[in-house]
Amino acid sequence: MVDRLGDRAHSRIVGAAAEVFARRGFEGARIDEIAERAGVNKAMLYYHVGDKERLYTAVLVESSDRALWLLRAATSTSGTPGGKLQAILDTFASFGTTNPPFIPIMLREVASGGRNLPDEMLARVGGLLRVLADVLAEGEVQGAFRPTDALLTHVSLIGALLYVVATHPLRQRAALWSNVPVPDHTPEHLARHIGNLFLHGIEAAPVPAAAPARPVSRKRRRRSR
Amino acid sequence: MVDRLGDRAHSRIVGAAAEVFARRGFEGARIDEIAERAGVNKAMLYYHVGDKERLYTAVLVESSDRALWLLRAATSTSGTPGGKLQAILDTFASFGTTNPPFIPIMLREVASGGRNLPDEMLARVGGLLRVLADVLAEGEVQGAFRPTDALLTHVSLIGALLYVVATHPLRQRAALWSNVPVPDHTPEHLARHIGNLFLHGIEAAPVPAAAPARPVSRKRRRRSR
DNA sequence: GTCTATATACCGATAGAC
DNA sequence: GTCTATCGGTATATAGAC
Repeated sequence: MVDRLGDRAHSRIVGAAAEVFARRGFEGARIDEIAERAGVNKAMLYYHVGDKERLYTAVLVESSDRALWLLRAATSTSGTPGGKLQAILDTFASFGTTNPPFIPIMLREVASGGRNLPDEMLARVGGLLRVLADVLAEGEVQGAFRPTDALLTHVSLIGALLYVVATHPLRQRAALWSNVPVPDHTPEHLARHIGNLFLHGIEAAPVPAAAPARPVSRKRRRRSR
Repeated sequence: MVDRLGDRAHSRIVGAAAEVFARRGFEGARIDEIAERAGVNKAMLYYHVGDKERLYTAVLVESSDRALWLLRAATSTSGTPGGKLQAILDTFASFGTTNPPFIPIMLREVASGGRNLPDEMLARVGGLLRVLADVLAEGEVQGAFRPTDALLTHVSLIGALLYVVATHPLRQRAALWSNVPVPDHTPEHLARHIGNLFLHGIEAAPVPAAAPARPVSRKRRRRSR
């Protein structure tokens, strides 16, 4: 009972900390605000978790562990490489939307170059890298994917996804200044757009059989790389 | 002479501020550190630029104006839509590498949902959006690109690029924990990887003429959108 | 385990002499 | 335009009673 209450307080504190760290960043986050949101006294926060740095580490570890668990579950099922890749994107987009603090915290961490990333997190980052890297490697071996630099492709995918999900609020404000229409997409929609983009690219596909829709002299350029 | 000295001080202050804001974020940045890096007294910093918020706005405006100018120059040349798209990526990657503060600041801004984005910046964000949106639209009209949600494609591209460039230092640390080799890529290489990815996708191209390498029943799934 | 009160330090901003 | 000295506010962290 005592332990359970303590654990509950611990989770509430870490959860509240995630929200505040996400919105204000490490330096901008205020211990008082975190304590208030967690419904505990500031002294109790220090008693249960520790100082600001330990609190932040707890947030990072808790989030990445849950994300890693979900991603592994999403790719452990048998399926085509393309299906697994889409499953990763779906999982990531859904997780990022269901847990709003996750993506802002990751973006800030990347922005700082991961300079303050605790050693505790390095293995987890490596684990996240591996999940997608394995799918890409599997796809290459099976001939479903063409060979690419797996690390760069991985980072491009995740970057696109994080950015698309994170900029959802910003798009609405910014779109008012350009003449682009303002859509309101679900996480699944965003993940599918990116999956489609990365699987097939945006270049118009060569016309399948007959009946070309328009008489364009389709020039095939060779791409370096 | 006096004005020129004043302007030089102004530029030095804004430049120093960009570095510090990029590394520490708005809340983490210390006025004393900015002043010291700029080689001016703290009181002079306030005299020349203003308080922390004005200083931050000056950094945002200066960076985005330069980036916008370069991007417009890169796409104003006649060329294929694919070439223009690659030019945008090259320009962005090169600018982000040559001006290290730019990308971290953008990522932090996105992480905060652009909540504190001054009105002065909204038009510029819209301008940045337009540059790529126009290229995508042009490509669609010409039949070089298949139709996609231009806004989502734009954000995916920029997100991938920012992320790939920004994670360069982090990749080196994290790769030690996974078994992925640690590469050292130039900005042009990164931009080309992403351009290649977005134009063609990673799915293995259907074998051009005859001699199918394997008897795969290639199922064409319809994508929603 | 819980809470109040407070120590301690730091930071943004400015007053005011030159 | 330039600089020193300092104010006022605020944040992290803890001491100590219960």
